[in-house]
Amino acid sequence: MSISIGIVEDHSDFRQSLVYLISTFSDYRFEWAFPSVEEALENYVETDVILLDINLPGINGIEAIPLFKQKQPQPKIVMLTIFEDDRHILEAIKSGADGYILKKSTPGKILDAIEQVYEGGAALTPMVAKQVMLFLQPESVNPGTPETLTVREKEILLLITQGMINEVIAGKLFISAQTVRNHIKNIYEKLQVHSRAQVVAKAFRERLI
Amino acid sequence: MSISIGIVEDHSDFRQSLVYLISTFSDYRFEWAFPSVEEALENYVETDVILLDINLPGINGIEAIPLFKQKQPQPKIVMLTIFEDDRHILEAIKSGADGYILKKSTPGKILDAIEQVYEGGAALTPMVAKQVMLFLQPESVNPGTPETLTVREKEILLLITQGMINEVIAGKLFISAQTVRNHIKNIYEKLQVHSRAQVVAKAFRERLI
DNA sequence: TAAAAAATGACCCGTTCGGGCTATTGCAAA
DNA sequence: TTTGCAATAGCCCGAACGGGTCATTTTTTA
Repeated sequence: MSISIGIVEDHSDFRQSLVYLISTFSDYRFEWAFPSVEEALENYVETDVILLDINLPGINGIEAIPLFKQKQPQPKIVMLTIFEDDRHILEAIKSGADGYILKKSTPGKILDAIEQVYEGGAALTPMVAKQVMLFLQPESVNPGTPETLTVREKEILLLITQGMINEVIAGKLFISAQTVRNHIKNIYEKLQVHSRAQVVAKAFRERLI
Repeated sequence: MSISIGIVEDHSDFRQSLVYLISTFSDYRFEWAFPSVEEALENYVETDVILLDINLPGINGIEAIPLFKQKQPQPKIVMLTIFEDDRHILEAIKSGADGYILKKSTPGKILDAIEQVYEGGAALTPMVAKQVMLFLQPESVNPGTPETLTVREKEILLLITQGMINEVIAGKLFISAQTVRNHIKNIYEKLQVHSRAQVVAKAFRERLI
């Protein structure tokens, strides 16, 4: 059983290349190709995979994702793009794209991507995958030594994770707000952070509290 | 210039296969291989890439990531695993892994992965990439949030728990810092808090993130 | 006992945040 | 079709925080 494919790509040269590429192998079946989303939706035939350019005149590729998805329950969508651009990646993924590959990819990579999304996986170029992963990572996956906090510092850390402001902490501990600030500065230095939000997150993640 | 490689893998057969695979090609340079994280850290030599099994006796692969990162500024780390398991993927990525591939991958795929992470990209198997992307897709960001945060609000909440200041969040999301502030105000109202520290603590405690 | 670490306190200055407003756009539900 | 929510963006103001520097006292440890 071959994988049926639809294409939306406004550059006719590249569109023709894709059609040629797909038609060459019996594993794939070329169904249709249009230069715009509008024409594709009008003359739509269901396919297993849609190759979708991002920069298109009229409706762009990202806006098109939900439109195709409502025509057909689960078409697999592979975005084609020239740039590995941060914003488009996230928008496309959030809109439900299954793949994101560069136009300059080798023919082999493009066919790999089609197969991967058809089998239920995702297809990302390594640099795109990196950016997606960076988005999931905390700001600094820090290679710093885990310094040991003093008793007083832990005490103050606990009160910070309870959402108290310095003056309240000072009141609880019968010390001045300035001293609380000094302890907090030391905590920041040891944990290599620069804000309360960061210190609270770190406290939870590393079970310091 | 060849890519130097270290390996932590407890199954000696697979470990030997990897060593053999790497030694075969002049593009790669085998440096060391150990059956446990402990031994690897003791006899550590800097390498460009570390192949790290997830299921290891003693310290496991995910716990090992920060340990290796503090030995050496930026080693590229590729996780090896038998299962494409949801929880481990996210843990590994959040800990700073650069790749996540299956042991049953072909030798060619494994070498590809090494090269991709060495060049600054990420290496994910299609199914793993899919799960990472599903995590980014709004529907699955948080199935059980008791408070009804909108998709955008959850997205911003996540970035706050990563310690980012408003301007950075704005940059990540391609909106103005003012809009970020507005969303945060709404989050505060819904969660009934009055500071970042409180919202981060609540997010962790109630597993909103 | 001398040195080091911890706890306490203060000042200045600039940045960031939080609360209170208003406003426009787009989409979806009623 | 109107109503309402979500997302976008701006303004003002004061509170809170973060960084830098300095100083004194107590406790711990070498």
